[in-house]
Amino acid sequence: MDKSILKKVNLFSDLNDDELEKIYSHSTIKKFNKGEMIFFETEPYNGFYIVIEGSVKIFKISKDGREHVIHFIFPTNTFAEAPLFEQYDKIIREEFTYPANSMALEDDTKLILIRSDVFYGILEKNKNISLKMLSGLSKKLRHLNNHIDSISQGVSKGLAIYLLKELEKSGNKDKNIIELQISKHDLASYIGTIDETLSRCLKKFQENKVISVKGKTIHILQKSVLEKTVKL
Amino acid sequence: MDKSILKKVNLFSDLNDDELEKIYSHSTIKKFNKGEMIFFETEPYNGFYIVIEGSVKIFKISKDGREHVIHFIFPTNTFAEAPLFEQYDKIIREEFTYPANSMALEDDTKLILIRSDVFYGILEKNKNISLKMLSGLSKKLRHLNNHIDSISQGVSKGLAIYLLKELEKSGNKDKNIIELQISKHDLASYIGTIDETLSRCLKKFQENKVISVKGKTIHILQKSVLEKTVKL
DNA sequence: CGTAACCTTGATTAAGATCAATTCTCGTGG
DNA sequence: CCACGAGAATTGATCTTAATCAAGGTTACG
Repeated sequence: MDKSILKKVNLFSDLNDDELEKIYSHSTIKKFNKGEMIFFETEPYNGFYIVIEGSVKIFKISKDGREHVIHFIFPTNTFAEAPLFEQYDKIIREEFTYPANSMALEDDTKLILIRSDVFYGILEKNKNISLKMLSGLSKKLRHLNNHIDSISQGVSKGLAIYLLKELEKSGNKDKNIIELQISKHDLASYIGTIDETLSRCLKKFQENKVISVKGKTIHILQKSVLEKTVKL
Repeated sequence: MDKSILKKVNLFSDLNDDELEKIYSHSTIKKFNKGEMIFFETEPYNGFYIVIEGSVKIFKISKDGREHVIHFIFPTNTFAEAPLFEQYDKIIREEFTYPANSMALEDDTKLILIRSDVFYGILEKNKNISLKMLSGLSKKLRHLNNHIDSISQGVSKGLAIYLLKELEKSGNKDKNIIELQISKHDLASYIGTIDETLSRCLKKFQENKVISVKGKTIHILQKSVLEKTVKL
């Protein structure tokens, strides 16, 4: 793996080459194929991950096997870093578990595992990493706030919110085209519904000429209607 | 107000008397009556709050006026601290908004407002405040993860989860009695439903002798049934 | 007491989940 | 290059849950 990827990780942007080297030499690269579990929420916590290539979903599973996706994670972003700061002593003794499940969404998904003890070592000498961590956690909190809000307001609304946010993120804002980064199944789970209902909802939007869907490519034909849907 | 309350705030537990004094002298005590808004999510962010007395709810409002409670906050806990770490420059210029709305739930709710600039001053000299902050945010993240999971699984389940968690928190674990800290309206909103549905759900549990409800007092008669409900 | 806020109840409606088939898509091997 | 098959996506019919609408009851407190 190219070591320089570490420099692109926002968390580590203030570190010098020695420190990066230290992280690099103490961490493990892990590869996963599509559908492979990275960790279960029942499993002892031993560190957090950085996505290098591919993508990952973080989700909960209810006892009946239904899954609820909480986050999607893409390259240079971290996940499962929050537990580091709860119950230090338990973490060290590996008596703490991961807060949710995670699965690779693509073949050849590459991750770096940063073990807790390695990270604590780095943190001690670089107090301002904690500021970056705070910033990262804050963003996740804000995201979850919004997510809670959106899933509790119906499928159409949740879908409209998702589409508009994706459009926002994609460079093609003018072209009004978005390319889904995830499967429709995962999208359904993310907006709090099931495959069939998502399918029907997409169909409804298409019938009203709001969007047009071809595989993972979605044209936004009437952004204004989506915006109106969001505002109910 | 008794200054010593600041010592009970976990965030400040490492500070010396000078620093506490500094915070105290630079912060504002605010009082609210039940139902009064503390801030709106449209409002410029100028600092975070500590609950001294009373209680507070954090919630989102959809355009049709429906509210969704995200958190309840009780004495010695902080709220709205996450934005401090997003976009420092914007915060300073007060170009950032609060992430949600907040309202006092009781008469004579007393809060301390810690202004952003005051806090940045303290933070600079006390790097390990940031570790406490991280710990606080991590807990909130974990809480939201669980909350998302529970609200997307039906009212009975959400209610069962809430009741069990309250039982866990209350000292009376053996007596199997819980005293609701919040109104039924807020509880309904918190578990993602409306008053009528919550009422019916409570009734259903009572008919099955799982609980008995008298005002805000709830006896848990068959904890095992609640646990089974959670596991579906 | 009286009134307002809070809570409960019943009847109805709407949204979405479930179940059961198909159809579509795409990678693989013949 | 085509045929096959598995996984993904769609469709229809039905069922369940919870939201809505509209009254009533209760409770707390001045």
